[in-house]
Amino acid sequence: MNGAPASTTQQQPPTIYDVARVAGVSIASVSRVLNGHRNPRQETRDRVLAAVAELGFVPDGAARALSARLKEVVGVVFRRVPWGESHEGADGAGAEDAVAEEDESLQFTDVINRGIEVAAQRRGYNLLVGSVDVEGHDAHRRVMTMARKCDGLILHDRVLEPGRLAQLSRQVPVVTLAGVATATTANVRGDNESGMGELARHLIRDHGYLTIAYLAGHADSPDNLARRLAVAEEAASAGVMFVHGPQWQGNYLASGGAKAIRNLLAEKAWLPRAIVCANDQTALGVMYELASHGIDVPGQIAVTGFDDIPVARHLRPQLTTVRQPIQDLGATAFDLLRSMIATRSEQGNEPAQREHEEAQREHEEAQREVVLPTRLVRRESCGCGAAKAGGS
Amino acid sequence: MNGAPASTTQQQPPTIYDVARVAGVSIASVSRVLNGHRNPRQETRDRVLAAVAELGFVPDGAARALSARLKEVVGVVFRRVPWGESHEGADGAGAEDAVAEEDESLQFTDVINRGIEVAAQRRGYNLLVGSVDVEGHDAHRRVMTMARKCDGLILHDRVLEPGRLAQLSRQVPVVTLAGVATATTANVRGDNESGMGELARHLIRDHGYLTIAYLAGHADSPDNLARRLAVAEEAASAGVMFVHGPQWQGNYLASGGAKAIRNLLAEKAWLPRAIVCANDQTALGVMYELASHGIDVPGQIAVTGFDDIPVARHLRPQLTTVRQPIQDLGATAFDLLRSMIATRSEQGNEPAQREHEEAQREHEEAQREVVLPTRLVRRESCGCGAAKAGGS
DNA sequence: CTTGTCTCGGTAAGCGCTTACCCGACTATG
DNA sequence: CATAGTCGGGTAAGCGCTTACCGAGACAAG
Repeated sequence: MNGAPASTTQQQPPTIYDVARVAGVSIASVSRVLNGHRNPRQETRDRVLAAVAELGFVPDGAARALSARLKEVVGVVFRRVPWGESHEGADGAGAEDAVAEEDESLQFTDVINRGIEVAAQRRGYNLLVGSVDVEGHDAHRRVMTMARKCDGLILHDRVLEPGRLAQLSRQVPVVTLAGVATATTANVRGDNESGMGELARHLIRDHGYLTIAYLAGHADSPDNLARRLAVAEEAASAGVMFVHGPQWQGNYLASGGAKAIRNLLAEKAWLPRAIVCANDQTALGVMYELASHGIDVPGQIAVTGFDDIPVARHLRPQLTTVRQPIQDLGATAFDLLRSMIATRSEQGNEPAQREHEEAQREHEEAQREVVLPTRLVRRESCGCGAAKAGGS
Repeated sequence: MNGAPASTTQQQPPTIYDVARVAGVSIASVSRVLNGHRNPRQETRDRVLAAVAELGFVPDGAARALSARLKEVVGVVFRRVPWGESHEGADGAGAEDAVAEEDESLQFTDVINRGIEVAAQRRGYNLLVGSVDVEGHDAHRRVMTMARKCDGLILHDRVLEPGRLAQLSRQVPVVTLAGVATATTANVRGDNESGMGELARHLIRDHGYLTIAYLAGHADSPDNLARRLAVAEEAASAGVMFVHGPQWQGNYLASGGAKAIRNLLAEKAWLPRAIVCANDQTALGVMYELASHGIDVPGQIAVTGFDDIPVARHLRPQLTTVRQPIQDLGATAFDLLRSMIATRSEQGNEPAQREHEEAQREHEEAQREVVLPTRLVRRESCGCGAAKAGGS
């Protein structure tokens, strides 16, 4: 059937030896020209470069990594909700439910990863991405394997339990996202306190809402705790009723938000004037569920999110939320990780001669906890007028 | 400042030599136990495993790759729209425009990548992701570098020009997405003809629309051509007016769709009853622009998309589109690539003994062009009644 | 002319694994 | 009892790079 199956035959990529032979020099010279070391003579340089161009030589990553002890790859690991069924062939006809489909939990994570990737490219690094599923029984092994293919790791929220994290971070540089810095790991996060505080004040002062609920994310997430606290404090200081508790427990996913509301509605519970969600995903589920029960947002109940993921502005009503510089979060995490990697590799050198103490210091001082600013984005779901919605 | 800067000190991960020493065996035995070769004695096995556990040994990826000639990493490259400003510090206040922000071009690509990653994990592979920006002047070099860190490459639409692709694919297995198979590359895509045909027939027969425009994607994209043709043929055979031309040229992004409509509207051009967009992104921009001019969708103009990305159902009105099994597209691409990688590595062996011709055949026969089924998803934007929109 | 210094190539020793090959110990066979 | 065959462990040769080290030539100074 195939025209020429033989044509699929691959030829081995050229090695540095091939280049050396063609250029008539030793492999050391090739390496030196390519890496700009030791200032080779112009003629040598020309011959090597010509040979490289002729053969289309690009050095093998593994060999380079092994020899130079630098892979120029950073790993990023996130938590994934299981998939499976649809891939196994069944066409899951029930998947039409808007909140059952959690594909969009992609959003936040993926935008961060994009930020990491862009920053990495600037430094000639590549990104190795991996996910662990929620069960995560073998998460540790999987992360370890990835670690040995990288120079350092960036871990999204709740990928590893603290003990495992500590163990891992003893062997390889680790930066966490939306976690907390430890003795051996750095962390990058958005400014939950300030952003959520601003949002809460807006709801209380500008809209005059007297009852506010917080629909939580994962209970053990530092982000969740900080956001909840910020709302609680603003409510308390303004004498506004703060609603929370086990019924208001979500999971950062649209389905979690929808489910909480559905349960509340099912038992005919009283609902507050405003629902502050732990993140945009949750708000999305909440708005969907409220809409399908005919409850008007923001007329009857105001809803807000956190993150400002791209879909937020395409919802009806457009979602009021707190913007995090999502892509910057990723880029910052990479920059931090890279400085840790650099420190680590210097560490081996400079055996006794402690002269560069200053430069050394500079590296060590790389902050272990970086907090990026956030800000309120007022759109419609909080009750702000349709300022620019321009419907006819 | 730092409590204990010294504690950041990393210890080198253990090597196979450390394991061998602790277990009191040779490194060969360690390797054999770990890789299950040559059936080591039970006692040996136990000692090695104990040492591995004690030290927390995980083999170094680079060394393993170099020696085994298998990296267990596949690369995936996609095209990225530039970012830049916001990361450089400026807070780009004008970014509120819903269609200017192209973050969501993430969606389709990222879902595919997710599919690749999941499939890869099953085989113990990891994903190396990289992007090239639209200018793509050094795209070739970047892709080459990635290629040498991987066993094979999956390329999204329009990453490399055909000549470069051919050159690359001679050295490393390559699978393209939404492209066309060549002598040295395989390709995976959705069934554009069937899905778009079904959609067009729905608009024509079920809704009775008499004028239909096709808002195109990139002119040189095979997907775009196939989709356009499908619509054109259905229109022709039904005697329906098919509108197209340079004014109906988009770019697969929301901004492209919005801009086309804006221009059309600006010059007070006549608009058809239905606009079939090359993909969901484009439809999103079109709907946004129509809405801001007070044109009712689907009342005055019906709009449809292609892909069924997650946001599609959160739009108002919900977007009628053609569903591609996006995640499966990625998973299939990986499976295909892996079979190519396997073939390639077998190639070196079996020098003369051509006995296994059948098995060989089986591999060679791995399809070079895989087409996954698509299907119409009727929602609201085509004019179908709000069947399950369940307002109170 | 000798000697010291500097430049720039080549030689070879790894980097941490996998695996071909070898060898001793044991078992089955004549 | 001698011999072939099997089993399992050790030794060492790479995999394709980087780089420490050496040595040859050019040049300046003594």
